[in-house]
Amino acid sequence: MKKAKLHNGGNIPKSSTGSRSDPRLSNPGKCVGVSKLPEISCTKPKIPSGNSTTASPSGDNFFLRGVIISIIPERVPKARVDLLRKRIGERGGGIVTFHPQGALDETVTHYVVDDSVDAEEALRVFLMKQPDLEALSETLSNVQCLPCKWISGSLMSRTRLDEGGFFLHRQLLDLITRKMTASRKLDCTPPKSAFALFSLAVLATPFACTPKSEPSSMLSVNAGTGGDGSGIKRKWESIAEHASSGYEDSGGAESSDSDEEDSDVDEEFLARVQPGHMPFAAKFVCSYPSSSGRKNVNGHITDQLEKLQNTYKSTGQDFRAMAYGKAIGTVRNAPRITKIEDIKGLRGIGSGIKSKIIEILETGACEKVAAYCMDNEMNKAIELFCGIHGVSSKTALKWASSNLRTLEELPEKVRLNRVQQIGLKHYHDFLERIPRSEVVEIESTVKEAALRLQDGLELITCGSYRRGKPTCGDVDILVTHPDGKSHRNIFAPLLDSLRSSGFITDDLLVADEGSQKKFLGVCLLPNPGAKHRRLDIIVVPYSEFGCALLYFTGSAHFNRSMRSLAHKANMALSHHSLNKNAVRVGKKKVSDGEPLPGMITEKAIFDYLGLKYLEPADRDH
DNA sequence: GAACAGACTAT
DNA sequence: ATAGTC
DNA sequence: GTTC
Ligand SMILES: O=c1ccn([C@H]2C[C@H](O)[C@@H](COP(=O)(O)OP(=O)(O)OP(=O)(O)O)O2)c(=O)[nH]1
Ligand SMILES: [Mg+2]
Repeated sequence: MKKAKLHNGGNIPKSSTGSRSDPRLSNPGKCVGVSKLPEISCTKPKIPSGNSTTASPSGDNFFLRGVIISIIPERVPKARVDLLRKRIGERGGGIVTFHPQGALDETVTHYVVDDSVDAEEALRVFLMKQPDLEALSETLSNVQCLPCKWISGSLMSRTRLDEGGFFLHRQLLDLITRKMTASRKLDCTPPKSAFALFSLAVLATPFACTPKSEPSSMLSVNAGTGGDGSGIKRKWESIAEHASSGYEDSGGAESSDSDEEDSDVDEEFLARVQPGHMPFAAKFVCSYPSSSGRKNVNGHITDQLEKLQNTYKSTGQDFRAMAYGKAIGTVRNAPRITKIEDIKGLRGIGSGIKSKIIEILETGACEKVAAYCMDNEMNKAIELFCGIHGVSSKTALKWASSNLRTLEELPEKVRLNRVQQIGLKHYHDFLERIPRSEVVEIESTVKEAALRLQDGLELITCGSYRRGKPTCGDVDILVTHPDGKSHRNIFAPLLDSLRSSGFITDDLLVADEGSQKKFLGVCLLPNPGAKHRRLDIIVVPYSEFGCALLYFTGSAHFNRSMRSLAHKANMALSHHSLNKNAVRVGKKKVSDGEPLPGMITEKAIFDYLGLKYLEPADRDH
């Protein structure tokens, strides 16, 4: 099942970690800073000449004369916004509050966004105000969209810095033209603005304020419906639902450099600290059984945090979403939180989430949730599209940004790849979870076909089924053979057999090569009213059985935790093997190390890592 | 400021 | 290289 | 967003 995919790319939140006690994101008032600087806050000097780069001579105390700035508050700490407002006013600039909903204010000459905001993210915000790409490009071509460091630098140097020295604006314009070109292809609408051609010509070189691969977002702000609704199970959801305490890093104990290249140091070390625990294992959730059964006494808090987590996930801010997942896990397992001191010492809760919890404690809700996770068209469309197998945050956002809103219009208006076509075809079936009894039927069907082909094959249904969940998102079947070789020639024949019986209806992915074979696809039981179900089959050599079983049983969060732990111990754990002496420089692997022999059971792997064995049901983190 | 799991396919 | 999935 |  898909669910919590984590594509690469780090989300770089940069600033914003401040101690802001939650910004009042949307102020109904038109002018910002009313309380502090009434005299300037509503000034709107006439626009000088759009985006001219006329820098005032230094020494001019009012070098921002004629400039009307709108600060997009998302991710800029409130304290910083307040300070900027004040300083801008002092230098003769005007300020207009940024309203997520209303139309773009025509008088604004400069939009300022947090330094960590990239072009894609900025576009998303502007699209909420002006959904029409062409109109937007028209408007934006007459203003500047700049990172925060432009205004801070200007204030610092008492000079209006040359806007041309910042790439964000050009990147934004370029992004818009690319999108217009793309949607024109779809609509067969002819190009319009000459500006589009121009900006193509000035494509900027990525730099400084350039996207870091994850467009972190700042969808907008708007008080109002704290929407959530949606009965559909989002794919990006539940990335770490049951985390016990965050699986991260070790505390003090750092081994790192020092040699110990020698083969046996590892074993000796482990043997010494054995039976049991690496000195740093304490901070990894894979050291503890998952909290099955215990009830969450902080539901009022985790509910709010989950909304933020889901929104971050759906907008591609995976690391931020993951951080929320860890925080949610610790809050869920903590005793009832009623006061600020109760938060102290909880792992995964830093200043940002702490302030939100405090707000929930005091007011019963969190403004950021209402503002950010709002139930608007855009968010609903993104959520809808993310429900398609083969579609995730990037694609969903792209489609929603080009004003697509329903499943029906997709086939005609965008180019769906093969997988997405299948995903769309079974959209509703795939959203349903599978009762265990039906998993058993599917398992039996596959098992019978397999055993007809080869005696002695072992089939184990893994995933959430093996962890004992009452319903499953899909069926994950591992196939191996204890003789170490009879697994080899059964993969394709097995699939052929299941296809010809009509059981397998679609292939999503067939991976033939490599020691492990993998099938991701769709099956259908020959029962009246049966639904199409996602079926994953892997065929593995017996030598990799332990690692493969461990992997395929999960949970995903548990796996990540255990792999982190292995990594910390200079090992590397994958679905193939547990390697020792794995060497990495940063996150780049220099040497895979050597696979450890004998890791043919899950127990052996737990042991080698110094972990207490956990039953599958206790790995449901 | 780097890391946050690790491996795989499709495009 | 990016997007998506397990 | 959090940790080291
Ligand atoms: O990002 C991932 C996703 C999955 N897995 C492993 C663990 C997981 O248990 C197994 C099967 O994946 P699936 O997506 O089916 O998860 P599940 O645990 O079976 O849950 P669901 O009930 O949604 O199928 O593959 C990972 O290691 N990383
Ligand atoms: Mg599954």
